[in-house]
Amino acid sequence: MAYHDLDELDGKILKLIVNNARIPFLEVARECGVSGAAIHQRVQKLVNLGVIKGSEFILDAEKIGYETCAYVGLFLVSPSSFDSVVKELEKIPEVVECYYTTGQYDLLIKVFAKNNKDLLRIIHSQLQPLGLARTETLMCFKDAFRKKLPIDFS
Amino acid sequence: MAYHDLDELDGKILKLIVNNARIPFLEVARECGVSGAAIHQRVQKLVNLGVIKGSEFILDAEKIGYETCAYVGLFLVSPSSFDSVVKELEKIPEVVECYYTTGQYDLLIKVFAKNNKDLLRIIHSQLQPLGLARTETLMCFKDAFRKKLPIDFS
DNA sequence: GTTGAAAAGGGTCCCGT
DNA sequence: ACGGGACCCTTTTCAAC
Repeated sequence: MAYHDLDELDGKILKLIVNNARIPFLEVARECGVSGAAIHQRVQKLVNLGVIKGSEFILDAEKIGYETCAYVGLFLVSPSSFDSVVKELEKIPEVVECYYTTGQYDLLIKVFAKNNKDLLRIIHSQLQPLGLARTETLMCFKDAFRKKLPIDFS
Repeated sequence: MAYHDLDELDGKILKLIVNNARIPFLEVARECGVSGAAIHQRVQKLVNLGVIKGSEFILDAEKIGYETCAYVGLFLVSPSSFDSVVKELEKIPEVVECYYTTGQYDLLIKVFAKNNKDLLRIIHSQLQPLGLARTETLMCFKDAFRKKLPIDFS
């Protein structure tokens, strides 16, 4: 169930497919020196184990109309409201990630907005009413980089 | 070049493929009531426009050996060192995201580590030597949710 | 756990509209 | 920009090792 059960072939496959979800498995097979059926089964196994949680296309947020991105640290009024706040946050389309964190904030969320004014609207009209004592906004004005974790089961 | 050039069919296609990069385009075609060739051309157009930046498989970080996740806010000693620090950060395998932010931190990074001890090692041995005045660690002890931005060009 | 082969289906390209 | 069709490659399954 854990990564201890994964061998080098699994690692090689994951490395080849993780940044290109539409790579033909036969191409992976050729790279790995095994049959296409083997890759098919291995990938199926990785899905069944939950190692592979799914696949997605990566879209450019700006090009679909979201020019502003921010992390917002949330301070809850009452700690007992954690779960209900999270539930409400999940309903807000612009809130794309949410973490329970240690440190100064109770929750940390990632928010996209059409522009700065739209972000302000989201914070004031959507977030504040959920029962927050305070919020702290970290605007991301540049995505310096983004990459994948290393994969190595050797 | 922007989302203003995208129509409802583009939106429908993106909605169908964004959470499943391996969906057959012919299935998308049937859902949209157009030919496979049309989907093929549209997707190609979206890639050329940069709306689609790529595709990926989503892996479970825990299941490939990374049990700890944290955001770390960085305070630089000197503002002039931004770019060189970012360059060095990018070389650290465990640092998967990096943002220039407004607010209290100069930079905000997302870090995965094998465990808490490993995270401490990364912060002390890898991050601190880069010329940081201070760091502030927000451990993520639960990933409450993670979803996609809404797509709507109607 | 892996293989090769067969059947079914999808991806890609070209031409016509 | 889209549709139809042809061709080739890929996916998926299964018996056999």
